[in-house]
Amino acid sequence: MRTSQYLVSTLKETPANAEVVSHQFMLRAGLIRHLASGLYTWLPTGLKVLKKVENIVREEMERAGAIEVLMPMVQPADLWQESGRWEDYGPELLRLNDRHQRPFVLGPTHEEVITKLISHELSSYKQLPMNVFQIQSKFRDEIRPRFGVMRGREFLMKDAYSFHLGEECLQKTYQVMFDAYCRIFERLGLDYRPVLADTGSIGGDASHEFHVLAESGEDDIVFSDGSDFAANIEKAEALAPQGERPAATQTLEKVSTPNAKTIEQVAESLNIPATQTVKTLLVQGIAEEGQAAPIIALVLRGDHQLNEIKAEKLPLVASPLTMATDEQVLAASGANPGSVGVVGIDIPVIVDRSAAHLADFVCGANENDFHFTGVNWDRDCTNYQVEDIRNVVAGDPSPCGQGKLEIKRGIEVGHIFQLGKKYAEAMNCGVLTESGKHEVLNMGCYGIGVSRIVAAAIEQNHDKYGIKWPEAIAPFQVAIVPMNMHKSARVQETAEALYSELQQAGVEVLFDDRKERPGVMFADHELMGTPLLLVVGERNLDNQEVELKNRQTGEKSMIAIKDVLSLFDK
RNA sequence: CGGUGAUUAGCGCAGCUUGGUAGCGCACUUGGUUUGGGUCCAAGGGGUCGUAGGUUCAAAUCCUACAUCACCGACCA
Repeated sequence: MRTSQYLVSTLKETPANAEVVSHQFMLRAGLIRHLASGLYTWLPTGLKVLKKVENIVREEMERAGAIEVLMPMVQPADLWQESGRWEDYGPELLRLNDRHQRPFVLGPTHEEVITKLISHELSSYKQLPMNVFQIQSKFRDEIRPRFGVMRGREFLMKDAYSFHLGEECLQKTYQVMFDAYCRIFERLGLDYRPVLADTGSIGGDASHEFHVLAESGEDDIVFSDGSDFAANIEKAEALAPQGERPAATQTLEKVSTPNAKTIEQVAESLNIPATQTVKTLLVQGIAEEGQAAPIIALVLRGDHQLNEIKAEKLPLVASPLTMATDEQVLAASGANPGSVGVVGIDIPVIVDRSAAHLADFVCGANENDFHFTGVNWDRDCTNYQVEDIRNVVAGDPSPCGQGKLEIKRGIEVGHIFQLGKKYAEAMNCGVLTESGKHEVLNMGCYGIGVSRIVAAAIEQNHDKYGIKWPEAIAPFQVAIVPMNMHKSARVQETAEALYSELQQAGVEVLFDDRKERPGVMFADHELMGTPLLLVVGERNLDNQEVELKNRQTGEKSMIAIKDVLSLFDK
């Protein structure tokens, strides 16, 4: 490719509303352009990268025995009514009508379509197991698109679905997919971790996420330093503190705490650590038929954070988790938020394991501007239930029993689920077994965010000058950068000869034949992250050499022109 | 959806307080100059100042509404 016949589209300045480096460099290097919130055009260079990622994913899926299909992005609403997700999926599902006012959705995922398809196409156990995948645009009407293609509304995803008789078979394919995912992320050249995950709205039993480690990641990943345990913080169990709860030594005392609403303020005004306080969060419970939702108290140690996923799985607590309104707090406790506590409150109380292990602690007095000190469980609050409802923090013991936990940020680029029979049952998808009985199939589903990987790769591979692509996904393998070609026939001839030689050898080469100054060219290629630069200049031609620059390492070396091709021997 | 902020040329911004015929840098075009790390000089092209309404002799500037975009919180590949 010659730059003169190509769209380079680099930007000197960083667009104002790009926050993370990957978004900034994707705009500056001319990979994408913004169209509307969460919607991007892929420019030629960006598309090359996207296709490379896509192909690696495709190759490894096929190697793992999955077969490719392509399903429509627009799907009839009745499929979604059949699975129950027309109601469950919420406003992220973009719904639209056709000219006959028939309702459709823009597919955010394809469990319904594939399950319908398989229920028609498969009729015998002999055809199982089957694993099909597609690489296709998805649309999710995200509440808040951000970070460029990292969280776009329309994005490219690889989604695979496997079908099985029995759980054992599903688990086997699940493991095959797990291994295939590891190979994919290794081939992409990314620093990644598989972690235990919550199954979320897709539902099902077992689940792993694959995260690319990066500071800008939106997820907290916890690791044990004493084993290979790794989990999304949503899923990581916080163990109960060791040993017996200390005995009560203080008496219950009401103290005035004017203007102390937050845990920090309370701890400071009473001169105690936050670990000696508890906070009482009031949330909506599950409403009985025709009645208002009851209010539930969730109690955490002052320094801990509520884990909403854990909380909304409790049978008493409404899902999605909804905080009580200020009026409900006042009605249920007799105080405003900031002064609510566990002593004498007449609603169900659910206490985190760590909070339940405290003695002589501080909590709100259910009276504005007052707190209790010297509070003790069973003596001052008798009716409560203990659960794990907090986020783990760094230093907590690992739930695997070995080591302590540390926390890092990750970008979720893959997610695999064992779905079980949820969709197969709803869509009546089954086959005849060996004994001639109809049996509903077990399903697995396996996603990879193809476009998100492009952004994640940049988050992990860049410097202040631009992108440093891993070789496997670089838009070009090498760029030829001639120095003042228009002034030197020798430079021009050499560059042209190199270009056609590399092209004929099938090397992906970008020939910078623009009449630009050297600095402009260097800056552009560093921004675009081409792994290798061949600098053709008058000064080395007497020796029949060109300069070779490596973008990853920054190394420069001389190479004989006749040896250039051997760089690309596979 | 709640909170915050923004919207002036392709990009980055100034101008608004105190109303008076829209500016800077980069990019673009032309000519010259320079040439191994974003040269320099000159001349040019490009803007219904987000939209609609209002106040006023006069609105980018003041007022009202709406729209769009981004950031912080809940969703997910």
